[in-house]
Amino acid sequence: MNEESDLKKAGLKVTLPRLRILELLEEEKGGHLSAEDIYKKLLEAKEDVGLATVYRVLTQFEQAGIVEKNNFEEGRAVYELHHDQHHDHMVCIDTGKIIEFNDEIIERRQSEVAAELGYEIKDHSMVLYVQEIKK
Amino acid sequence: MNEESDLKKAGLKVTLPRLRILELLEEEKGGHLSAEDIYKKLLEAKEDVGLATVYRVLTQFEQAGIVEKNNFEEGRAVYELHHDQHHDHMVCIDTGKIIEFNDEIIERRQSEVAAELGYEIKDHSMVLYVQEIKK
DNA sequence: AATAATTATGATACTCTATTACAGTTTATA
DNA sequence: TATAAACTGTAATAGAGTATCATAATTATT
Repeated sequence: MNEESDLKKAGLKVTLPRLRILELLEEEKGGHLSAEDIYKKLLEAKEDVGLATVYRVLTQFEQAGIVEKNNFEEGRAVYELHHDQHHDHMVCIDTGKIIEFNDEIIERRQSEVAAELGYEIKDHSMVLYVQEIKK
Repeated sequence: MNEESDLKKAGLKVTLPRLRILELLEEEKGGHLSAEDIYKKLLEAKEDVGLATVYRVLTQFEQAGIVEKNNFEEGRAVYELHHDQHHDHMVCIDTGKIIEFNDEIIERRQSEVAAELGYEIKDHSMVLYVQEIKK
């Protein structure tokens, strides 16, 4: 029932595809799934959805603040359930692992730098491509 | 002659398309051009190049460190001549203007954050989407 | 300077992600 | 339960970028 009210709050009709996609994102909490990933998982679960619907719903979810979209230059976007806390990402170039982090010093400094140049930040994207330190 | 030696140093044969693209990037210093932009400009200048060549050459230039590629989530990459100094970008969401900046505090802190988690940074991308402050 | 060997080129076809059009279906509201 | 509005799946389409291939240009070798 909770998912239903999330959808209604967002002004979206409660439909099967939307419920299934939302459920799936909740099961995969912490994961970063592409539209294609989600589509395949739904097909595996014998759900009859179209890929276009997956894209449409994800876009609507993003606009409603239900999910966050990220482009980790792999040529396709990945989606994760929205957290309350803002965070940025580190991507391990060896394993593909995605680590979320948040650093107050960086955040504050970003605003300061923008302000010094006469701008205010509306959004930002920061991705660190990293490698594990071996000892 | 200078462009020729740049190409040779990179292990690339000196060809007309490569020279023209390199010249164009130098003329547009500070600009951020997409492959399509470059292609159109070359056609306007009556140069007989193929779009595939533009893409190929830009990829080679990137690998050789001659240009830098950026994806400012507009769905297509833009290229600029490589600077000696590392920098990040601010994009004005109203005007599309791209401002380059570099901040030591942020850079240092990024490394620290990665190190705290057992990683070292190999690359990073940071784009601030900003709006001009009106007074 | 001529030729051979290598590499690059333009045109085209193709791949891949994502969006759009449209006719049929489902949901919300009375 | 009838109706308007919103939603859906299918398929066509768009746009960025890559692969293929026969031809052409560059560099190395004579």
